Amino acid sequence: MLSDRKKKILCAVVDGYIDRASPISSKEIQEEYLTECSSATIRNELSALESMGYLFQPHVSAGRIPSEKAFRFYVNELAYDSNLTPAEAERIEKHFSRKIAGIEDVMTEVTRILSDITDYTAVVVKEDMSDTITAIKLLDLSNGKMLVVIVTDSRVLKDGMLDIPDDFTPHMMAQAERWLNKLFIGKHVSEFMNFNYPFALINDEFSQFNALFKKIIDVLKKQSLMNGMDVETYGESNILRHSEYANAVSARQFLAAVENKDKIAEMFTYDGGEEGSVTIKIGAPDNAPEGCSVVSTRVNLGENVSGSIGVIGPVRMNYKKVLSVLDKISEIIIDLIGRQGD
Amino acid sequence: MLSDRKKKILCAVVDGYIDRASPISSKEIQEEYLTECSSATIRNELSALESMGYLFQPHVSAGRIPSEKAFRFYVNELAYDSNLTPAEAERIEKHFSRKIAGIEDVMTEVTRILSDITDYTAVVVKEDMSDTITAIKLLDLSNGKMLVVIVTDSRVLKDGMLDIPDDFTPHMMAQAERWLNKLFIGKHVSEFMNFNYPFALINDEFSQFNALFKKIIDVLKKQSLMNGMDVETYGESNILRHSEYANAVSARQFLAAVENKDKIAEMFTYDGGEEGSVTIKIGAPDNAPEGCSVVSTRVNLGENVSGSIGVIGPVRMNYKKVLSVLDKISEIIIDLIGRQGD
DNA sequence: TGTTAGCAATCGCTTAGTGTGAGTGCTAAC
DNA sequence: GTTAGCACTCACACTAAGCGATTGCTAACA
Repeated sequence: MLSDRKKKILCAVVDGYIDRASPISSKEIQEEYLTECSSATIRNELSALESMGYLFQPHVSAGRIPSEKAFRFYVNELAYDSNLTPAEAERIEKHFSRKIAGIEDVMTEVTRILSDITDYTAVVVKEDMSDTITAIKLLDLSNGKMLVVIVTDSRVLKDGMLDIPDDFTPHMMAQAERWLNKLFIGKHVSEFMNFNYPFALINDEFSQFNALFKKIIDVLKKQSLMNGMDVETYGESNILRHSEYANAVSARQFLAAVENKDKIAEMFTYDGGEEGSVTIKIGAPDNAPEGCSVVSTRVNLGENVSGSIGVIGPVRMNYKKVLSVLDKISEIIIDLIGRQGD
Repeated sequence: MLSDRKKKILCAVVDGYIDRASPISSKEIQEEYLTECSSATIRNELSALESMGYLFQPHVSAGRIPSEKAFRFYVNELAYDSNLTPAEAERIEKHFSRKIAGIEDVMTEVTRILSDITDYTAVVVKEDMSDTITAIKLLDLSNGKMLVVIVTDSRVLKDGMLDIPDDFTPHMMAQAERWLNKLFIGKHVSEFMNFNYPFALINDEFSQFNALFKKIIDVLKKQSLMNGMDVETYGESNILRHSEYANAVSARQFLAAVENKDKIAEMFTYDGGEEGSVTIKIGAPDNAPEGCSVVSTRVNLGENVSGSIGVIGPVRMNYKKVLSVLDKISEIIIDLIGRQGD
């Protein structure tokens, strides 16, 4: 357990380092954070904190840089205290007052404002929790094609098209529809994936269009596959604003990693947190690029749709600001989603 | 008009500069491209080319760097001559032999292989040329909601959902559907945008559900709006591989520009070229980021769907390779689209 | 007239050397 | 436990020198 003074000094180092991106000296700490004791005292404390693994020196005549352990300590100590300027708060509000046209739009707008205000790369992940199938509709498009529509309790999945065989009557189509509904209503969309054509289930009357039935199942499978998580990112270029990633090699590493949406989804969703819970992962979490931190919060994006919003950036991230912005945006999203029900 | 030797020397400078990214000296040219005359002669020619605006020197004791004018000349002289290695050709073919699941998939796969093989940022733009409306369907989802489906001659537009008012009978819905079809069949999807509720058209019988009708039109408007151009990019991080953009400022400028999909679409589509035509724009075309070139070719992505595929990268781009890769990929796309009709 | 060898001149780049200043750790006194 | 004082370290900025690459020019030559 650290003494109060050690805590204070440690947080001062982290704060200063986040602010100035350069090693923090005993003198700086004394002048800005701890005028009541001398720099020599602080040097003693710094030395102790270094041997505890919280700090390190790039070279002997430099100040201290916080380790990842120090950052973890820092964010745990961080009392929540919004430090948004009124101008920033207003900018965020204004951004959302313009248009609210469905969840997709909200997602996009969140990434825009989040990355613009924080200067990090913003991420929004949308997850459909429990889409149970309410109905499957086959719709004759009267041009030789049929539309397969899956209706779920939360929304309609995208359509899929199929050619209708010539010898197919409306009556047969209605029967196919009944069969599909019998098989799948009440089940989760993911069950298409495990469905293995139990043709024994289908009575002889239908054997003639087994092939078509199989095609329909294929369409359904594809639909439910495409129905994975939705990931949107924005502000990738912001990484180059931060000195840690101002060189080509690490910037490329970062950008290439962020291009992989599956990885991003993994980084931003693993944590069984409930709505409003904030997760801070420091230092290459879940095979994220080297030296990265991820700050995310879970939000409710509508009935049965949950999501994560957050940023990914260097470990030397302005956590206070990011937390304040996320808090503000979450608040607005809750308001927007609530209002959408009207 | 340039003499043959001047042409040869100019192309040698451009070739060498593309290869080595450093100023090209008279000696290099003599040794690699023009052994039949002395470096002094080449120096005289270089001096002439410089005063003609094709070349410049970063400083007096350096070789020559081609200007954008030189690059334009170079690509015009470029005789098409595929210089793909067999290994590269095979890699491209293999990439597409795996899965072909619709145009979206093709688009994504094209960006992947194109950026991987060229080391530039790949772009695919899909444009729906003339989607005329074949039918509009209203589908009762039997949960108090209806699905509005627009069927066009090339495909089905995404669905839109609406609540059905309580006092709405199936009969009324069928009549609404008939009205919609009467109004819009044969027209282009964009016409929803200009449609201004000419309620005079609708006879008294329908006045009772004007509100719903208006809602449906709103859904249709939104659909056709969303039906703009589809832009996919990949390999943004590749820009950092090239020395021109290895510094944070210009890399960020580039990345921020590429994030703007509308701008990208503009860069890759303006040019009334027909299928197979290749466009090379050198040096910040259409407010692209400074010092950029865009190479694109138009492809047919199915009936009434055309598109552009290409790359965006530094002016010092390996045009020969890019052209070869684009040619190869176009060939494969033609094959894939053709086969899809089966 | 076009080509070429020779040569002085230019100038970026690398290397080495030097000085400065920031910051520490240690010691000894309080 | 705290602090002033001081020697020590070392990154960084600056300067100077030398090297090497490359050119333009001149004069000779085909």
